[in-house]
Amino acid sequence: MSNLFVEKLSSFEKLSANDKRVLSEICSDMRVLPDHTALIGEGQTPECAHAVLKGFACRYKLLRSGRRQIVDFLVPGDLCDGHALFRATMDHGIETLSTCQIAYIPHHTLIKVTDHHPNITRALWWSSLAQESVAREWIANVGARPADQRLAHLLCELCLRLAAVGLTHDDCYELPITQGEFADALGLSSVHINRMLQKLRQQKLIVLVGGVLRVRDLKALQHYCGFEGTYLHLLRDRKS
Amino acid sequence: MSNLFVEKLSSFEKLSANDKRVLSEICSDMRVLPDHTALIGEGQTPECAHAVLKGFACRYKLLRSGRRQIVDFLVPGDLCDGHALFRATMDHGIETLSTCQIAYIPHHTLIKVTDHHPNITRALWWSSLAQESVAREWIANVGARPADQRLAHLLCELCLRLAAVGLTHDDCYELPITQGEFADALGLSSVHINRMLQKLRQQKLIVLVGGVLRVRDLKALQHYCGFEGTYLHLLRDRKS
DNA sequence: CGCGTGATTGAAAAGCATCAACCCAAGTGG
DNA sequence: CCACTTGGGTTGATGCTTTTCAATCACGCG
Repeated sequence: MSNLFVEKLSSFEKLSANDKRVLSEICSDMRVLPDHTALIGEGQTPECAHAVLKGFACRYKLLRSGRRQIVDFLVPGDLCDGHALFRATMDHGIETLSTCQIAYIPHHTLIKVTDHHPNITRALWWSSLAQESVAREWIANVGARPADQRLAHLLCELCLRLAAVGLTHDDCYELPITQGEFADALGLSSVHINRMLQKLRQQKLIVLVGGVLRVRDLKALQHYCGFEGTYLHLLRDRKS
Repeated sequence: MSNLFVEKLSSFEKLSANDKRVLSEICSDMRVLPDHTALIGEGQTPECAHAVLKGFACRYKLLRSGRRQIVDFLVPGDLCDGHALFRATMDHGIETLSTCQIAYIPHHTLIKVTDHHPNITRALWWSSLAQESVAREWIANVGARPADQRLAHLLCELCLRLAAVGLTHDDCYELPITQGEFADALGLSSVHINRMLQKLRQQKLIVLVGGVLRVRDLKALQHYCGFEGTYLHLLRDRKS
């Protein structure tokens, strides 16, 4: 039986039925973690890779000042650490934001699979390039957009990423993220996040109640912040 | 004859003499470009990959507001587009900052090499993971550090990256980057960059004249901004 | 009921941007 | 050889964006 991680990888690279079966099998060790649980700490060398199957998680860095910078949100289908293949030491931590279902993929299993399944290897590589691309867009978002557009841009990104794994309905999606966490992700204070959310509501762009976000007019929201989704590389946009 | 691109890759993965020879050969098409020349534009699908052998270049994104965000500096030894392997459309542009010597590596050559040389493939993948890691640190830098530390952090990063390819002497290095370009990289105005440079000079941390930066006390500069270089993944820090 | 966490609001302060000069050195053309 | 231009660096004054501090409110939960 397939899962969102497999589905997402196969959107990157055409995978055979066998490839998919192999991928599903390496996800057999699934665990449910409560919210705000550490998955991997900064400085560790993970023994296994982790894929998010349900729930939200985040990558973050702790600064000496005490500030925490969230550098990516992880949604169902995302692989937390392609690094695991190389056994690099983590330069950031990962923790759950909501209750999560996580697949634990042992390091040696991943090695074996990539040795024998070139398509899977390509898919993993491609997905890591997509993550790099997202990281670059975050630099631009945090570095160059005013607070209201910055927040809008993040909401657009999450909408498309969740839509890609079938977790939106009419531009509505569950968003188990506090204003403080948005603040940590966008380099703003939680107070300011609050005010910018109000602004977006006033402009009739979004509705956000009880952890559910409704984008009232996705095109308008995208235009509001100059969002262009190509950087997500969700479609197979390459030639040949 | 080897070049800085080959040297840098071989610091990621143990490469045989033959691997290195192959890599050198695919760099045979070298061109010298003047400063501020476009290498690849946003939206293009490059026919070949580019490696910087001499000089400085940058990745950048143009925003609708007219602002330009530089999302990475490229120094000798850096590969501009691992993406080329997958023929993804570029979501950012690349242009030279100073006069550069660039190796043009045709797409099909790269494919052929990675098909036959697993170590080179691993080195390329590793280098792309390192770039991802740098991008994440930039998010934290732009999102969470005050202007003076932000600038100091970038200067530390460049110092280590250049040292890794032998382009520093006693923490001195050539820095052909204008204050306006620093501003575009750090999400600040050029006026403010100017004042922060003065501040770092006053604190006796740096000397910057005529495009040459001298870090007077690297440890002190690193401590000033909370710099920790592990994210650069310049040493082979993985286990096994 | 009391407690804690997150959301909300207002007022004051800080950090940084913007605007507008001005300087300086290196071209460039007459 | 000089007048002119141009790009980058420098400086001061002003104002906006965002932060910080502080207080209050709403809610779920022991």
